[in-house]
Amino acid sequence: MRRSAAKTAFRPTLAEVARLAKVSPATVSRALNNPNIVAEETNRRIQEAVRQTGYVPNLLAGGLASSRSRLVAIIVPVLARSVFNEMIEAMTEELMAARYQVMLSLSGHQDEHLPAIVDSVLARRPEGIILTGMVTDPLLRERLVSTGATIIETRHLPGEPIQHVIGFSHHAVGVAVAQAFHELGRRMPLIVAPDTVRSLERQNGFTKEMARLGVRRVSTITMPMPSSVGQGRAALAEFLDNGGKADCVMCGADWQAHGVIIEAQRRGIRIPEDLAVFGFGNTDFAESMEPSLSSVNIDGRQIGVAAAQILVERSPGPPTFRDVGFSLIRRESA
Amino acid sequence: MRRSAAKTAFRPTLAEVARLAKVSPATVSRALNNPNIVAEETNRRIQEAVRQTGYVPNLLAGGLASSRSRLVAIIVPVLARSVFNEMIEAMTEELMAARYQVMLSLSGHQDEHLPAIVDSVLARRPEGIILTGMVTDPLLRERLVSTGATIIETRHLPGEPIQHVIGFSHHAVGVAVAQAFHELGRRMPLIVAPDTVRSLERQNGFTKEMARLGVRRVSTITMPMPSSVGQGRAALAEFLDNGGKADCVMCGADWQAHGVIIEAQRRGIRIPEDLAVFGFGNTDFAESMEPSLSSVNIDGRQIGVAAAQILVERSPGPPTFRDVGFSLIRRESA
DNA sequence: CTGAAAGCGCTTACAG
DNA sequence: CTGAAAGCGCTTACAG
Repeated sequence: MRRSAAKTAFRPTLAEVARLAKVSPATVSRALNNPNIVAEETNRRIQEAVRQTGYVPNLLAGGLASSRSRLVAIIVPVLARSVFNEMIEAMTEELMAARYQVMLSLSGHQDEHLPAIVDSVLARRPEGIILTGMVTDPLLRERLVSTGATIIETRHLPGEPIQHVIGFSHHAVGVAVAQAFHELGRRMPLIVAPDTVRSLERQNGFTKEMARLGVRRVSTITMPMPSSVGQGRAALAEFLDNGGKADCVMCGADWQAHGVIIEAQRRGIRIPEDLAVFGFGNTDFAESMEPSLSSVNIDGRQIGVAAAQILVERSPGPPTFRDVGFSLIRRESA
Repeated sequence: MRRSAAKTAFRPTLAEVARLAKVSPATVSRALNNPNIVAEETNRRIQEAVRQTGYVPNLLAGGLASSRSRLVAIIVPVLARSVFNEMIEAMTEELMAARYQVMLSLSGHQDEHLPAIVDSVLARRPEGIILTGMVTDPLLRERLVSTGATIIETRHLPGEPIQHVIGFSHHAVGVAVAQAFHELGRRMPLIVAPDTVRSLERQNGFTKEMARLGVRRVSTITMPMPSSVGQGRAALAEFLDNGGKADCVMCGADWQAHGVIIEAQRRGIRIPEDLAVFGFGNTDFAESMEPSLSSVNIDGRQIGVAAAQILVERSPGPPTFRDVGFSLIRRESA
């Protein structure tokens, strides 16, 4: 029993639309969700009633009744300088077209909000959950799978997938960059990178490949998230001021690479003659810099679109495990 | 009547928690939402039952029953290179602490998805809607207010607010930058800016103030959204190649300013001696550039926190209209 | 401090 | 193609 507390705003319900259109609520529901099973003339009357009342369906009620929330959650660490934006925007467009809504949740630079985020996300009963980080806590993993939501891990290739995967190998990225530097004749490599799991995978790939090619010594400067231009400058400055020597540097992000180049230029170090530089992410400014920045490109749109497809099609069968790869974009800096 | 279609995932309900804890569903609801009105020992039993079952409340049902969705929608054009990220992150943190969830919606570079977005947002019955763009269509405005949700327009000072406003005057920004250039003795101003309503307000302020100071001629290069480094380069190149002359340039975004500086440097134009440059947004790379970039700083965190407060407090009374101002950050470029 | 019961606004299996 | 009715999983006014 409830009292209709001072109704601030009049919100027409489906029942009122039905009354106006002189049909049952059930028929209005059908007309809205599946118009082709409703008679032409009935559809018309209902459309008119919707227009007149300004009716907006209540998806809290709809989702509860149908067990279809039409909601997809995307969990990313942060927005600023995020490498995920392209994927998010592509996925959002695809899902909007299929009448889904995406709910973006921020888990924090170190995923520090993840447990709280997962609970608040699950409370909305999303049909899909897109993960951009690694979920290692077994309790959280279990909570996620028990949901019944479609889980998609993106932008890496986990050893033990939760369910679907659309990503690429960070290890392979490191290998490819090492090879590129080696072909340029570089033998004194430096790594400037954040202390994230994925960056470490790239570093491992890089270091192992360098070793295989006969270069046993790799210098590394690790920086805390978030990566920034200033951080790249600081990293190179610290390295050089301590007597470090390098003829090539793999950065964990284009931002850092940008900073490395600025700092090098200030010191009269020529790019790429004295120092070859590779970024990561192929951020839009990479091609506009002077010198332009070589970087690793990930097709975020492709990942976003593929993820959306999995969600919309809801096809049964075994989970997807898809490596979308990456490409080295060679420009002036390496 | 419904058949429980092949239940893929077991989702415990509040009723099952109640059974386990040997209390009524009503009491579980109270323990979860308002624990201090429930007996200590009862709370304990319920907590234990929640733990055992892995219960996660269904906010679709909760929101429907209580007419409190605990949802706040933020509508932004796009994510990439967005000047809103700081505000979004601050607001998200504040709202999370108050048990709200934010749902981020993308309206597109030209707000082209806005009508569709508004409907899908309203369907979730958010308690608040944060607008970052202008809503001029009277029908959309009406739809928004009729909702009963708290509406907050941010980052500008509209002449006819929908409801609450937390922003600053773009016109005043233009005036301030004009004054800064004028004090530096610059008399041949150039504007490189996107074709957005807000950028136009800054341009108007700039142009009027310049005229007041005796400088009647202002060159303008207008670029389509989104702003980028490459765009800034292209704009300056086009201007100079067509014989344009300028000794200072106000840019619509730090990205563009960055590009302007790169292009100028490539042509041997000294910054700031030959060309003073002002950006907008005080993006994090501004201080790390060489030369460092002067820019206009907006305190996004402050806007985000203030908006969250309005939503959480839900205090009645007249709507807020708050000018948070801005500040010119003077660095090497101007 | 707690319970029984009505109701939130939809959807859908069933029966025509 | 359409309607009557049950049910989705909660909350809350009412009554103790």
